[in-house]
Parts: sequence; structure tokens; C-alpha cells
Amino acid sequence: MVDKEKYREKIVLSASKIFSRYGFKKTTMEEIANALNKGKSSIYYYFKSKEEIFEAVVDHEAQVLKDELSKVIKSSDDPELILRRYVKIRMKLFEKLSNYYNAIFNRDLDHFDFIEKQREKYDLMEIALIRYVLWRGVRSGHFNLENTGLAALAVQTALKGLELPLFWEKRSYGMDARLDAIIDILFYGIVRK
Amino acid sequence: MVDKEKYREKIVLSASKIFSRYGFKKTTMEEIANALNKGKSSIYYYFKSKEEIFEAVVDHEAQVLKDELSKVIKSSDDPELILRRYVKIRMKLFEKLSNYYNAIFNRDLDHFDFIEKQREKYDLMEIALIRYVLWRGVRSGHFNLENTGLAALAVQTALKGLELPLFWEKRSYGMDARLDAIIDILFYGIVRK
DNA sequence: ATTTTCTTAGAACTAAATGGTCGATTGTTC
DNA sequence: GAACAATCGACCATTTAGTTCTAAGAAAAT
Repeated sequence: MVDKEKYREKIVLSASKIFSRYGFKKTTMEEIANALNKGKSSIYYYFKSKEEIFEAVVDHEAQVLKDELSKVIKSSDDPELILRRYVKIRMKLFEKLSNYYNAIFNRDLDHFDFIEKQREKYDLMEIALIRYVLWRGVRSGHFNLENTGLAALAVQTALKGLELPLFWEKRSYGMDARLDAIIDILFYGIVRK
Repeated sequence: MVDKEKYREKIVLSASKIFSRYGFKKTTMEEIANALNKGKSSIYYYFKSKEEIFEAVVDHEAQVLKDELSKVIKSSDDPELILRRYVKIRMKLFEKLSNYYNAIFNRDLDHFDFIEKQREKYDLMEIALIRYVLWRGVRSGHFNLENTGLAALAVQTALKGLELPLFWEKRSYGMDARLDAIIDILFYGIVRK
């Protein structure tokens, strides 16, 4: 082909679908290869291992999320609304990602520290983003916070706590409404007046 | 427990969810057992093999479908409307079942003639049902058919032809509308006047 | 035309996973 | 305490799946 990097992207895009459907463990190299009409061993010309593909997929997903979030941040001037939209999008992503993680949390996190590293990277980005949203809220007088850095950390921690219900119960149907309720409770003390 | 048969049902219900999510091949006995907080070998006290569980699951699913279809048949007096609803429900089910079959059609139908047997049983029931719907349509003057048995066979064959698109393209979003269009074309010659 | 580099895939290897068996164990009923 | 119901851990045989290796077909360069 013209470009090796281009084909790597093609693999990532294709593998992403399979991973998100079946999770890391249940997805086989053969399936990834077949989806591209390639031989199983051919994939190794582009990626060193299954884990490397997975890593690239997660990276890609994080990028997509980042783009979506950027859009949300620019979508309004009301920080509370932004925060709500932010949480919704975040939860939507984690619903999608729940497969990835399900397959891994499923015990044997043995040598899966590479996931942790990935996670840390993502956490840092997220905290920065939340902090920015909070900071804008403070600046415009909507929020009432001393230390946005610490507050961002707190909010992010709380959001992480919300992930588990999403993982274990699949698609509870009142989820959207319930999410709103939780956000209400969670940020009650933040909104001025 | 009180009843062995009761527990078999419990297993079927639980396994059904896993099978429908991951398909036959990707579902492991250990997962089925874990979902019930049981040891893997305990399951073999109730079922002889993985295939036997799967068979029971499919049987159960067929029963659910049958019930739903019965409800549809009683839901209206307009046979054309009934037929439309029938097709919709049928497609909904097959979307759900596509995992089951995907995992099996995926080559090696080797000694999976037991699926074929299952399929035949289901086909017969379906043909009978369709025939009944057609017969009611004829009786009320909505349909114009010489031989409802043959017509039912034809309709069922056509419906089977519609399954494949559902298997290979996941959730095409225009599906509902497209389905309507197909039904229109398919039954055009049936409706009187 | 020939050499070299890029790309692919079948075969082979290896470690892990998985369906299934069996005997032991625990609990319950008579 | 014998007989039966239910569960489970250890174990086995086979298959699967990730990875490596090598040869070979295309394509590009010389």
C-alpha cells in the first residue's frame, strides 16, 4: 500500500468494532484479520502484538472522546449545562468501553498494568478538562470554588464511582433520568445561590 | 433445591443472556457457572453438555417467540396489519438471535446438525402460524389465495431470505423503513383489490 | 532483466483455555 | 448411619489462539 501508517489506522478502526463488541479477551487475532480479509499472521507486519493493537484502539477512542468533549465545551456558555453534557457523554463512552474493561477486570489483571498506564494518561487529561470547565464556571460566577484543581479531582473521583453501575447492570433504562438525579445531588454545593 | 427442573430453567434463563451476547462458541461453561455463583462442574449435574444447554435456550427462545406471535395474532382483525407486525417481531427476534447463529455459521457446522433439527422444528411451527394468519385473511376477504398451505410456505421462504441481511449488516438504521418497503413488495399480490 | 524491498500468508510452535469427568465432600431425609 | 441430593476441586485430553518463521509473490529500484 501507499502508507504503512495508513493501514495501521485501518486496522485500528476495524479492530475497534470487534473489541467493543466482544472485549479484549474474547476478540481473536483471526477475527481481526478476517475482518480485513487478511491472513492472521499478516497483522503482525503492522503491530507487534494483540495488546499493541488494543492500546492503539484505546488511544484512538480517547482521541475521539477528547474531540467530543472539546465540542461540548464550546457548545454553551452555561458551565452547569456544560458539566451535565460532559457527564452524559462520558457515560455514553463508558457504556461503549464497558466491554473492553469487563473483559479485563474479569480477574487476572496480572500483567495488565499497561491498562493502568493507559488509564492514568486518560485520568490526567480528564482532570485537566474538568478543571478547565470548573475554572470557566468560577470566572463567570456560576460556580463557587476555592481550588479548582482539587475540585476537579473530587469531581473526577465521583464520576469514576459512577462507572461501576454502568459496568455491572447493562443498560438500566431509567439511566438517563437517574444520571440527572445523581448529577443534581453531586453538584448541588457547587452552584452559587 | 426444591425442584431440579426449576433450577434447569434458572440456568437456561441465565445462560440465555450470555449466549445472546457472545454466541455459542465464545460463551464458556465457566461463565455460565459463575453467573449462577456455582462451580463449573455443578452445571453438569443439570445438563449433559454445553450443547444441551444451548438447545434448551433455543427452545425457550422459540417459546417466547411463539407467545409473542400469539399475542400479535390476537392484536387486530386486519390480517395485513397482523402480517406486518408479525414480520417486525420476527426480525426483532432474529436480530437477537444473530449472535447465536453467527457463532455457528462461522464455518465448522461440522456436527451441528442438531441446530438444523432445531431449525426444522421452528420452521414447521412458523409455517403453521403464517398459514393460520393467511387463512384468516382469506376468510375475511382481505387476501386472495387458492392454497394457504403453499402460500404460507412461500411467505416463510421469503422471510428466511430476509434474515441474511440482518446477520451480516448490524443494525442498519433504515432497517425499519426498508422492512416496510420489502413487505409492500413482497405481499403486493396478496391483498385483494 | 535482475536485484532489492515490501507485503502476505501458511505452517509450526507453545502456552493457555476449555469442555468434560470423577471422586470426595457436605448436607439432608428417613 | 445409610441413602440420596447437590456441589466442587483436581484433573485430563483436546482445542484454541497468540506469536514466530520462512518462503514466496508483488512492486520498486537499479
